[in-house]
Amino acid sequence: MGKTATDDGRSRKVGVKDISREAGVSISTVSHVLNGTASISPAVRTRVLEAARRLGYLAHRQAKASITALDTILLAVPPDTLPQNNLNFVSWTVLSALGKESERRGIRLVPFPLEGLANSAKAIVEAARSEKAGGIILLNVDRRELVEGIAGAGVAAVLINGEDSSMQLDSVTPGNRFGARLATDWLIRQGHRKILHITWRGRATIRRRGDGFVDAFVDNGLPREDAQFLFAEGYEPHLGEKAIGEWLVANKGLGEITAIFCAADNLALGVMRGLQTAGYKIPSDISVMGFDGVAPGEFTTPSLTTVNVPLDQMGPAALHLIEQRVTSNRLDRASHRLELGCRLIVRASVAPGPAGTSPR
Amino acid sequence: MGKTATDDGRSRKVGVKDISREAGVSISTVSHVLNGTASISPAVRTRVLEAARRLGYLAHRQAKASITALDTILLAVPPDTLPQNNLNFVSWTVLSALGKESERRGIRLVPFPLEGLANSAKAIVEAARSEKAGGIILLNVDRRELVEGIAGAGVAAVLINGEDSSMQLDSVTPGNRFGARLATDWLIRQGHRKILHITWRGRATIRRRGDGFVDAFVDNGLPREDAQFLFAEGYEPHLGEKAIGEWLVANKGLGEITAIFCAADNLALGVMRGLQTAGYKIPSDISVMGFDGVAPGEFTTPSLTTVNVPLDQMGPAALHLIEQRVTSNRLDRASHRLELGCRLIVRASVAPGPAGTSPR
DNA sequence: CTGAAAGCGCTTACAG
DNA sequence: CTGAAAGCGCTTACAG
Repeated sequence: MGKTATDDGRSRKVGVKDISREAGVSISTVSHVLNGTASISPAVRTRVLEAARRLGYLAHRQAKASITALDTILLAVPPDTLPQNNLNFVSWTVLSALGKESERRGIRLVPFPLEGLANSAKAIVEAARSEKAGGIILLNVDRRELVEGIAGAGVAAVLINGEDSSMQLDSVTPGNRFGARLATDWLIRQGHRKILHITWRGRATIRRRGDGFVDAFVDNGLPREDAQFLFAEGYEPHLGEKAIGEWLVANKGLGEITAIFCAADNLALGVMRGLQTAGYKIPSDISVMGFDGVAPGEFTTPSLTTVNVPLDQMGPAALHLIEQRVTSNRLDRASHRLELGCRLIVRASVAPGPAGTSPR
Repeated sequence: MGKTATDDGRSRKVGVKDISREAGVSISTVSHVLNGTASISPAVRTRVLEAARRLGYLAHRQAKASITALDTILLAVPPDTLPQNNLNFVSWTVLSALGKESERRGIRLVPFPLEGLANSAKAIVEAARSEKAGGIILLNVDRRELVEGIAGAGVAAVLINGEDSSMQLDSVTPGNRFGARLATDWLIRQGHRKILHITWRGRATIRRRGDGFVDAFVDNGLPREDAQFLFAEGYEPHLGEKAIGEWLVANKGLGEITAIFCAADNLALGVMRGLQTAGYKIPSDISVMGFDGVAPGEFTTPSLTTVNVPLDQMGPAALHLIEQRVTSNRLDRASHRLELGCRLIVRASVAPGPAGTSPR
């Protein structure tokens, strides 16, 4: 973006000259269009803007304007989020996209591993100062003392995958509630009426998925009791496998349940294995829906129908929020809580349910 | 911002030259700091960035980078939102700040009044095209057909004060749920245990305030039944007055309620009048809390304790989202649902309740 | 790590 | 409404 690859593999900056060539007008016309300094015919205007966008000039200009003030960002991550823990595909995807974008923009990312509950806000703020970081990104943590401490220090900070109910810090999360509703709504439209939601006792961001699960039942006028919950001990695959295994025993089979909505793909991976081990066929005996849209779900048998979270956009969005805050000269800038939209990915693990038609 | 007032009242652009003077360094050093093209001593770096921010150079640069592509925006508003309807202080505040910011940036805002349910998405998109608008802002509307229709047309559009559960359009809302929780939590901390939430059957954004009201009870370990709801017929002051009047009659007085949390300041205005007409003293007999932080609440007797929504930042945030979308050359850019943080404004309408201490 | 000076890119009167 | 040309602001080798 903002650069154009040349034959020799190197890239050079895109400028008004390139746009003028591409759009077939003079460079002054390009400038006029970009700045609104003269009235330009709509046709020309459109052509110029199209060219500018296509060549990445607009995005480049935008990025360049913001990053000037930012050269280092402290990245606070809980220990179980680090890359060596290869079970956590979600964090891995988020981190790798964040790293790539930072590199592209020449921002130095300094990782700061959080060790359990020991690290105080003070330690994080201290680290940011000593690294001369202009901002802090916190991944997968939103403990209240931490958030309050950091907010009190007045550094620009953003939570990724966390929320600050005191509305002091900026945050980026998936659209958890709407996403879960989307998934559940789709199961309902496929004819499922009794659905089990397998989740775990995680942070508020995960509870939002449960809220959305219930929302879909309510919005479709279905009885709330048919939206059942099962809590696994965590989100790792083996815990999902364990949870469904125990549930099948306690319940003497699937009962009336015809679909399972897992609060994370990771969990779904284990749940599918558990179901298959117990002799159930997916999706003919039971449908399974995931949440996250992480790579492995594509390669299971059957492949996992899920809600895709734009994980690769979360880091860049967080960078943008920090930039905005650092650049702004408003002291009263309200905190920004950003939810990124999710999309349903229909693959093979969901089949039509017993109720043929949509209840709507 | 981005300009500096001179003695004769005019303003001129702020440039690196001004920053270099302000920071006491050469212009090339300023450039190096802004672009990270040389390693600069932390002291100098900080001084330069401080000066750049103070003079508004950073904000200016940022704004300038984005607006180039945008010269006209269509503003779709329901008829009851228009300025002549002076009861709707919230919309008035949002619109006036949006107008001011658009003017400052040289963006032409074309109002498009929605007439009841008659206007289709097609009509709006059509109007945007004929006005050559680069984006659409929809205020206080989020009907599904409208949202889907506009999303389908592929124009950049943002909802202000609305949500798109299908996660296709961008939106800006107050942090309704967290804000209501903040308000209720504060009432609880003041010693109130039985609280009445007066609201109306509005859109989802308003229901979120009810959610937050309940959240506060749950988080504080208080019985859910003590979080009572009363629905007025709308948000106008006289409907609040009517609702509380009827409730007092039906209930033969206040009963155990010691505080009332109104889902809007506008409603609170009428509720206060109703309570006072019925002979109750605020806050000694009953505490009243509002939501919105709109001007009139400051001038009531007693003045209204409320949750301040950054109404003046909603329009600018919406513009920013449109710019981002127009500028971006990603086709798969996820929808952005943005919630702006709110702050509690403690004034005179809330007194300590019967339970002295905080339950936590 | 900082600055004087050359140079490049974008903007801006101005002509048509 | 568009473009050729002058000019301004910012960047960038380079010296110390």
